[in-house]
Amino acid sequence: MQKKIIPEWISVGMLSERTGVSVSALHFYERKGLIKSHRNASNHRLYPKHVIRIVSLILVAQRTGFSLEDILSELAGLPNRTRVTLEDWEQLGSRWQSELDKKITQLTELRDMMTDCIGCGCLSLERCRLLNPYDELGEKGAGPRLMTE
Amino acid sequence: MQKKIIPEWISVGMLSERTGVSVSALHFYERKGLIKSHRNASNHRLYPKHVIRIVSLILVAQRTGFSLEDILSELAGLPNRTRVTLEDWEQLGSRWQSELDKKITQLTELRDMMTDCIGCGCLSLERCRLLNPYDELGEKGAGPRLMTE
DNA sequence: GCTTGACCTCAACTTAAGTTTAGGTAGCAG
DNA sequence: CTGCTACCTAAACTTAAGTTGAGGTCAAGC
Repeated sequence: MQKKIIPEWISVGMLSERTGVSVSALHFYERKGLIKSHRNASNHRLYPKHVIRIVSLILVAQRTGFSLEDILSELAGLPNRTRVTLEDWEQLGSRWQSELDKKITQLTELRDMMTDCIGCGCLSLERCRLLNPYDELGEKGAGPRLMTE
Repeated sequence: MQKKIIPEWISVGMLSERTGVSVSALHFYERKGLIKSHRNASNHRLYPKHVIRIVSLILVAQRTGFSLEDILSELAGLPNRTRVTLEDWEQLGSRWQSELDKKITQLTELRDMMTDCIGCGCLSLERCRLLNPYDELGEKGAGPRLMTE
């Protein structure tokens, strides 16, 4: 296989092709401040090639469940917004990992509750952890309330 | 503790109180066809008390990641929309469980990839499973493309 | 010299799951 | 009778993450 050499500056079309993100979405990210470009003489966007990396990070972060706003503040917290270093990546990665861990834990709990509940038929709402997930008897808050049927 | 007796028919306010779902959301669910009510002489909604159970199911399904549209078709598939039986619940529950399983698996994979990637510093995009999650070299589809930097 | 393709901007549209607002009714308490 | 509370409807608004469309520029190829 031949090596493709990426030029230092790439067009929005190329960025789109390389990241799988549509041009309109890239424009959108730019409006949101997630990525930045220069312009050439014809007012076309030119991105430094390492923006590919930033867009990739955005995709991963989205897959782990972060909103673009979250991602923007993560990126804003980086020492150098345009060059993402290995240390940056380690930091972000471990923050995202623990986010994923949290989510996995929650979903697992929900699934286990469901296992219990399906077995016990507690759909009756009477002592059901699943249908009364958030409250102790009589406690205030969101979620279904205990009620004698 | 004294037993609260639920009347056969309950108002929207009571349904809201018992399920933790706002009145406006209950109206909305009704417009969507997820729940149904009768009206009294003053045109107020009256729900048969087991609608509490339906709303509870909706909440659980939402927590497992289903959209209201999905939920509507799940409910539509039940033999009797207003009385949810134990068998119904077992069916729904196991479908929802496998949905949760899928999600848990995906998130776990993502987290593990992240572990690998953080260790190897492959942020370079060259052989990174995380940043190139969807494609083999040269394959078409969504997601970042391999590119020699 | 005309067309084509890639790019530009701005504004309006989309979907989901509701919330908010405005204006109106019905029944009970004092 | 007045006020309060719970309820009613319809329509507009909200947020996120974009997409779509209209109208315009610019450089290259034939």
